[in-house]
Amino acid sequence: MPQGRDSRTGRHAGSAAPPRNFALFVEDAARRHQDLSRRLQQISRFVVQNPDAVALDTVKELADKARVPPSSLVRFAQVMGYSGFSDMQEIFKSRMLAERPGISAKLGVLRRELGESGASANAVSPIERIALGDIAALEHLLDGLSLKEIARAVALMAKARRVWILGAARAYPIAFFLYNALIHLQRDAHLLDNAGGLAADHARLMGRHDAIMAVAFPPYPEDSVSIVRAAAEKAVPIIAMTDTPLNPIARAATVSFAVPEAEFAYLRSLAAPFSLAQMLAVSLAESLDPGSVAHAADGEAFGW
Amino acid sequence: MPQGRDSRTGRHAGSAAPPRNFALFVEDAARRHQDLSRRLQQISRFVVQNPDAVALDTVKELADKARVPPSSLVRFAQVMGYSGFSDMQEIFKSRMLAERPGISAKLGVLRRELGESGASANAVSPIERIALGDIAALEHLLDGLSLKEIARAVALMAKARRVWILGAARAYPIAFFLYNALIHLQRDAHLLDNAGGLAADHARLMGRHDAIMAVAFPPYPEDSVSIVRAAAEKAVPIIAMTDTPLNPIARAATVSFAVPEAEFAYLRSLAAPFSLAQMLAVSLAESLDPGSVAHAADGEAFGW
DNA sequence: CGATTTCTAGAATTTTCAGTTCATTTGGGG
DNA sequence: CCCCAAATGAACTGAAAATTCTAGAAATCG
Repeated sequence: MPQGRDSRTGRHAGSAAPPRNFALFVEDAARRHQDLSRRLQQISRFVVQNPDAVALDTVKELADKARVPPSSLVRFAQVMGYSGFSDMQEIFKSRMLAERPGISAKLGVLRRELGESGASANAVSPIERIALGDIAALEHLLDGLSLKEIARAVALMAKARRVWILGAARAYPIAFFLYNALIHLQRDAHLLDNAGGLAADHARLMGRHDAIMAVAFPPYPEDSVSIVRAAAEKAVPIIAMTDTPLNPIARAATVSFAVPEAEFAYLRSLAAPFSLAQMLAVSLAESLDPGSVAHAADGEAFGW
Repeated sequence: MPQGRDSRTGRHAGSAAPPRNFALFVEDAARRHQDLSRRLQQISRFVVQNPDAVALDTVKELADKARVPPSSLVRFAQVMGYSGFSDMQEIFKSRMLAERPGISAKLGVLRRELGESGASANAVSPIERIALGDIAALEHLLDGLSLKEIARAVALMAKARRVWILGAARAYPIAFFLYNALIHLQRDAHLLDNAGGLAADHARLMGRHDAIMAVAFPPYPEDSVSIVRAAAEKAVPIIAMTDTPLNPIARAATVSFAVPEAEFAYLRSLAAPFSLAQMLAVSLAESLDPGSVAHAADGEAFGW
């Protein structure tokens, strides 16, 4: 039945009956993704990731959001086997009606249960509780956020000749992320990852025109603490990201961020620290090259 | 303009600013219900009771459902103070995106406002938007979460003789985190970090009694893709964590997770992927040693 | 019960939109 | 490096939608 790219029609389209519900659509899109042209792949991704917008917007509005010409959206729908955009849009509308009670119900329930006590705990799996805890942590982060502190940290990093990044164990993923971001921003960044056991030696190169970004969570690794101490003695500006303002690293810092932990997690989560790291990276990008952030609209800001 | 028939009539025509969100609309409609004509009361009731339909349908479709002529719907919108049906429809569209509990509501509204005019942009800083985006992504993750998929992934990792972890560039922090977690759980884990350019060589050691956990985000690194392909050929079970189900890695996987991106972030965030990684780690811990998670109450579950 | 006002439905008009066309660009193969 | 085929997006077109207009129906009041 799938006469594929067949012959007489000249159409390479999805000939057979197009998917009639969202789940099937995604499946179909996945299956055919690599056969699509560059542009159509971009559209495919956008459409799968923004189903709500597809349901509600007109072709033109959607095209603007996706940064593609309207005609390409129509072409995409046709290639997927629909008679046109409106035809495809139907399944997105159905989805909105059908899949709606999702988030609200679940989240509401979770919130209430956690607010009360562990009594009804079995209604919520430990797994779901992780996401919930992370959400709480992020809301907390948002609450206590000081744009001024971020601006100070960014200024230090922008001004510094070199930026050293320190973060071991649990903090290492954050450190690596920041390092990566700085490198993409063409900053002279150095990751003190202790490869070959040389972190302390490398750290000796720090000077007062540099800056060091220190990320640490309990138990604060001894190495990290001593490197921060050394930096303090040399008057190197220190930006700290830790869990509380009370630890040796935060107290030595020029600017310090205390990232709230996920309150109900029995296991500390890195989601909130990551969000903060992201903020620093974006702010720095904007500071170094105003407008760059606003223009990099489709997630490829740093090319990764 | 002909504002109604006359100012002195004391007519109610909606002249003043019409309600700009659904709750206010309902309030306004209730307050003025008695003053409306028979037909308009009918429409008012219908509209309040079928807000989803109002958001998605055209005037004509809606008119058919409500058993009224299209022009009456337009008249209703105008009497309520809107410039026309489309204008009124806007608040119903916003509602579909916004009227959900939690912070994502804020984001939904925000998104629409920004889509219309860049004017109100200064209300929320780009920085705060990152946190909001991450929260939305986590809610989305929670919503689409399949405990069954997680269980399958965990089973594969628990059963595997060795677990290989693959993740480059943007995905590296996640890979490292998982590696760290597995090591702490005493699993025989190997991080394919391409140190010394040996990842591909190391990957040759994979066998069908192992499992590979592949993390990748666009642009999917060529190395990662080819290692996953190799794994697929050798029938090594593959667990994939990517952004959509549309990429080569997800398609080759035995179990695949699509982590929603922060929808309108101009820079993709790792908060949600991290949360998922955390879930996998915790589930695996629980699976290997039932009870361990529940007891490790204060965040030191893995001693880090 | 007739005169006057208000409301309604559908026809007429204007506006917006989806879909098509075609000149131009892009990228791949020789 | 050039050429050709495929893909793309700007401009266009026809269609459908939204809105306005108007004749007449219904309600209201003297």
